[in-house]
Amino acid sequence: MRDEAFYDEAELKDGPDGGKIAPSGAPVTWVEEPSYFFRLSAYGDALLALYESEPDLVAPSSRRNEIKSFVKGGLRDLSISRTSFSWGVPVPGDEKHVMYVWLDALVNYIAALGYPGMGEGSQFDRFWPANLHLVGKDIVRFHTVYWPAFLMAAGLDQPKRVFAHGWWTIEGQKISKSLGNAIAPSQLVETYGLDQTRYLLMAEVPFGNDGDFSHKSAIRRINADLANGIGNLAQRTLTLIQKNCAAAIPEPGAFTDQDKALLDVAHRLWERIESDLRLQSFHEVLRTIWGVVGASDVYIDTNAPWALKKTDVARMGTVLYVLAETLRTLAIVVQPFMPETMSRLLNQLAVPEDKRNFAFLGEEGTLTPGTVLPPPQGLFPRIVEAE
RNA sequence: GGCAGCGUAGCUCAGUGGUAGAGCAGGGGAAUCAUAAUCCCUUGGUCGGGUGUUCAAAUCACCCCGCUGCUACCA
Repeated sequence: MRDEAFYDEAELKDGPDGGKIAPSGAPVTWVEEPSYFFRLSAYGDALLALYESEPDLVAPSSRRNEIKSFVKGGLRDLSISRTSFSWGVPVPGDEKHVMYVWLDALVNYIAALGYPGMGEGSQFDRFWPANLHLVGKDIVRFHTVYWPAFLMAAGLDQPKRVFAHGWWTIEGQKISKSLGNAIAPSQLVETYGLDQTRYLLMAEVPFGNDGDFSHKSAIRRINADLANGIGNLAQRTLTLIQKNCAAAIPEPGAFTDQDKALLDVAHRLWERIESDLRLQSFHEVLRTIWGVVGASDVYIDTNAPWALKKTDVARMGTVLYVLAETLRTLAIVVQPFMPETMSRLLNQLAVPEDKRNFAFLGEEGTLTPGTVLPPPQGLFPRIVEAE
């Protein structure tokens, strides 16, 4: 029993010695045992109706299509208990059986919350239904067919959303034992840094698709987006403040239209990323945020505060204030993606710990002129490789 | 085999009827506050191939080529 799996007779092929061979190539054994079944076959129509009424339940939509066609093809009842081993949760009233395969596993989502002993104010009350099950694409069926059917049978609410993420390839190749090309996450963290790795995984691919991780594109993104992008923007802004504003947030004068335009985009970032965030379109969220980084670079260049320090110190202060305030919103909004580095950036902007959540993204959390800032420190080192 | 989807600039992709787009890479210029980072301009595509519908197609229909996913009891 090499595979520890059930195979349908139709899947089997004839082996050389007259026996049967599983798709994996392993010889199979015929095992017979009594088992309780879940009447999955009775839930096909109800499931299809659920997918219709909750179009966002199964995501990405390519997975929803697959699941729908799977269900349309007809469902078979599901064996949910075993008698051939004893580890596991005994079936109430028939202790020879233990619950096995997916029923026991999926029920953990609610058993962990105290189900069925839930009452007023219980964990179950508080956390179920789940807002999101984030699962690998290989087990999406169990979470979008079996699990909803189980919940229907128990008369419980459905989760709000089940999102199936994809796989990574490395340098264009599948990750496999035989190729020996697996990379431990800790190795990536060591090579690129923790937040850099987080960013790469979120930005490199439309979330839900498979993605390819390559050293070349990792360096390209880290240098272009992080070191040259938000890192450099922060460094040049904070250094200018440090040297020319007595290391304190400058007092802004009247805002020009250009000032207002940038501040407005920054203060309203939330509106523009909220729906993508809720749909797990993380790469889109980052793209939108990085649009503001780009706009800030254009702003600092056209206003050239380094030139203003000789001609109009007050105006220089306003420009640097606008930039610092934009950086503040960028840091807050990027926190979920790169918490450690953004925390450092917020420290450098002297933003109080209790004013770093999304509620302070808008004008409510605006920087206070006169606040003294610590000396700036680089956020993302540029990666330079020897040829 | 069946069902679904994809194939657009060197690379990654956006664009679903109305004169081909973004980021990165490449080329030229500007600036010099900043991690030699930044800004501006720019080269580059018969939108997989073919036929058709339409005043008009990357965008719709059909065919072909190539690629991918799903096709049940492994958490």
